Amino acid sequence: MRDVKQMEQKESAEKLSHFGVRPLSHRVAIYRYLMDNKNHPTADTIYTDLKGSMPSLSRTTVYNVLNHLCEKGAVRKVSIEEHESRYDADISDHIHFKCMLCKKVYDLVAVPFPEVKLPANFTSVTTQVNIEGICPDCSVIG
Amino acid sequence: MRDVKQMEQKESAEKLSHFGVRPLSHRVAIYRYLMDNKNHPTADTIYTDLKGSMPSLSRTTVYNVLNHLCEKGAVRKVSIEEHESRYDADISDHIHFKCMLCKKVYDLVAVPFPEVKLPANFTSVTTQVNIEGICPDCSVIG
DNA sequence: ATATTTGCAAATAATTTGCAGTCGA
DNA sequence: TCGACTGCAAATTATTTGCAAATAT
Repeated sequence: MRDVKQMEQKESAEKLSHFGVRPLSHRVAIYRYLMDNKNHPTADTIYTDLKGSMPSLSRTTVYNVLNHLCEKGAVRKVSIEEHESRYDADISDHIHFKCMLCKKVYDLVAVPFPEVKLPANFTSVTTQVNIEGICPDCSVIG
Repeated sequence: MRDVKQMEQKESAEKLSHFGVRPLSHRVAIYRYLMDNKNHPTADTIYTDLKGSMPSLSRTTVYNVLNHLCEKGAVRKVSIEEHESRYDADISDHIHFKCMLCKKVYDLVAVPFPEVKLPANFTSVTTQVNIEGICPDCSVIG
């Protein structure tokens, strides 16, 4: 048990180093949280969930760390939600689907990411494809 | 001059009726503003720009009207900006490109909108494709 | 007449900032 | 030691809400 946890921490720290992020304890914990919880948590969710095991953690630090990780390219901000940002440790191109009824956000990893041909002299750095609609759970006819 | 303006107002009002929106004066003005200003203004920009010619206008009304127009499907919320919503009277599928340097948001209307094949039982209602990168103006080598 | 819409001020919610204390190399 | 990082409280920003007055049909 303990060994598994330590290995996870180590994996998190190594990945961070790879992105040029110094693996400080809070950063490692938050990054690992994002790797474990692939449901695009908000800053506040991360704060609340980690606060239990890290009582010294502050909201400011969560924001600082998330911004830092985004700048370094280790995590992605997902802007599918209206007034709050969500974060994703999966930086590969993939589509986000948000159910308009249950509000759940799905990763559509199996769906091929569309190729977009940009006009001359436009250079793309990141592409987000956000789909809103009805998910299988909610489309069941009662 | 006056005739042109009146025709524009009338066009705005007719389109609103078509969407099932009662063409009240503020709604007509805001909707026409969005048709004239296709640069995805924020609620605050709309408020500031219209306040001059409509001194009685309040921020609350701008928000009310925008939300109403979104619900009725007359305008679209563009969530390419981090912490504020932008609005677009062009409800046809098109790609938004935001320059990371000058922050301008372009409509890529000439670029074909990608087809996305959803997994079984996922139903799509709206799709947003947001690309961030460098625009032609900013990619000029000094 | 009655339901809808407006506008002000206050409330809310997410995020940032200032600054003093703390940690890591 | 020195710069990077943290945490608290206060500030900022976008948006919503409660409620009374105005408006539309």
